[in-house]
Amino acid sequence: MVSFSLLNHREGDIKMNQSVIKALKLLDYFTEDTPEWTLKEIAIRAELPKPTAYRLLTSLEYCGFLRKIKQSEHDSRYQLGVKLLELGHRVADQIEIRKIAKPFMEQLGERLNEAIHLVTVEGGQAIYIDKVDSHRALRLCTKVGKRSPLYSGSGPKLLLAHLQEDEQATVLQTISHPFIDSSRVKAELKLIKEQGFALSEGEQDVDTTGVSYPIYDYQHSVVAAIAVSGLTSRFEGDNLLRIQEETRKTAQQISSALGYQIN
Amino acid sequence: MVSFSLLNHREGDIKMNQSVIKALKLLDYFTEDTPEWTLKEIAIRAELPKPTAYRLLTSLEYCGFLRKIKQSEHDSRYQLGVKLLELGHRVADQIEIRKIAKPFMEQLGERLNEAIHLVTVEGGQAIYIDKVDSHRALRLCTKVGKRSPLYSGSGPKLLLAHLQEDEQATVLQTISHPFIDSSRVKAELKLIKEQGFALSEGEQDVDTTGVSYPIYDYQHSVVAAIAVSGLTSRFEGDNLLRIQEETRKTAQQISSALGYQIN
DNA sequence: TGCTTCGTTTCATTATTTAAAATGACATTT
DNA sequence: AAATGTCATTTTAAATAATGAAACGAAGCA
Repeated sequence: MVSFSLLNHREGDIKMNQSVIKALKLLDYFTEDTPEWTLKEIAIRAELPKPTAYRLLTSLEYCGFLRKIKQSEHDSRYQLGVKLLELGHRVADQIEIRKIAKPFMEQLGERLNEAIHLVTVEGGQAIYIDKVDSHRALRLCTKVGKRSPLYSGSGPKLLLAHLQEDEQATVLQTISHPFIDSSRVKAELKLIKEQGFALSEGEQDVDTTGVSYPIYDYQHSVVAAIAVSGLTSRFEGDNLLRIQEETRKTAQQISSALGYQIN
Repeated sequence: MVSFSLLNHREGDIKMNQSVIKALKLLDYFTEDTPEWTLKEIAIRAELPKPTAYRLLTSLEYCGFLRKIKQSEHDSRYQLGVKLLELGHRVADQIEIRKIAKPFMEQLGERLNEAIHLVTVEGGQAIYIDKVDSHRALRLCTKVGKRSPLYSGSGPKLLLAHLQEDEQATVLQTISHPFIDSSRVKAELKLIKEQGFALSEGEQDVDTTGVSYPIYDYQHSVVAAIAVSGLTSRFEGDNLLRIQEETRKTAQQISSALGYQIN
């Protein structure tokens, strides 16, 4: 079992500040179902003495993490504050999917010993933004930064399948390749979305096969694809099933690291 | 009704937990320009002893508010953590007007191809609670969650103009800016109320102009402002008239969706 | 009026934070 | 190869700041 956010710290650790932890944990009580709490409710729920809870809540409010709605002298409610909007947005802007995905890609690369790629969309094209090479003698050495049309290769196709319909249509219109039938492409994209992964055989390179799974962000949008590729002969039978399962898990782990939550 | 409550707490207050405040303030150092900090940098910047900063950072990391990237034994960097994404999203979900306004904002954004913002009042300040970016190369990228004084920018000014008289007076008293003449501000606020919209040129950013219209709820209270902003050169002549007309309509649509009815 | 329920404050006690100094691991310089 | 410097981390006794039982005051209820 691979846990992808290994916590280094135990709660009782001396090297932490207990007050900070107590305060931050209070924020978790403010959920979609229970967005409002009174001092008394929080104190009971968190098993803290009322004055302690009071001071923690007041501190959180002072910093904008909570909002206090005082309706009368002895009826105050707390809600999450707008400071969290600001910070949440900052995180979203700062997330560099490459950095987050890299360790997981390396792990997957060691396990499968095949080339692992991270692919995104920009300007109607697929772009390989990172890779981990396999250690095999005969190996695929794709260049990071390579651009590719969205209809060719497992990663690009997967991304195309998850584009908004209008964007997808725009891309499909640009396919001028004589051998490609756009109605068949559409059918395949539909299948890719349904089965949750994309397969390509000999599309990017002769004799190589690729398998891709989607990476989701906290908004449940597909932001990238993780692709495993190598010699077609190594992508058959039980081996293929194993590659698929490992890749699916890795994509899931990276998604979680990006804040994706299944609810 | 636009809620209005001035902050009740001073920093030195006994009724707060200093450790919590110190920790939360550290998060503010992680901006777009400086998204990464080492322990040493944070300790210097926050003027805290290294071990103290260390424990605060470790506690924040333990709760997912920070992410530690340990590259080697003596090279660790901290970034904002995905927990903030989760909490930010929870706050966003709790602001109902966002959900209602979003589709209309997107529609307006497509029509005008300029940045659209949704602005409200809290704690005597304007807060940008949502945005739709334009697709132009040169575009305004304002941050959601940003606070701004109520006398600067079309959205804030419009909200200020529609505050209750006593609240408006309180805000105007806090204006200590040497170049701002409060009697002229009052005159402008009166005009804004009369003409039904607010204009700002170069107030939030040099070279940008903003146009704002009020959003009313079922009680006929102004609950938010919708603001369109972009390069001043694009806000002139017939173009400005078109922007005003489209924005006015959108504000009207959102108001209707909130239950506002003209009798 | 008396009783209860809140949020808030008080204050003596004590547990937790504090920060100087030391440590160990690595990198760079001599 | 030894010495120096730099960093994150751990240790320590000292000091401060958090603690929580109790009390307070304001509001609602009976």
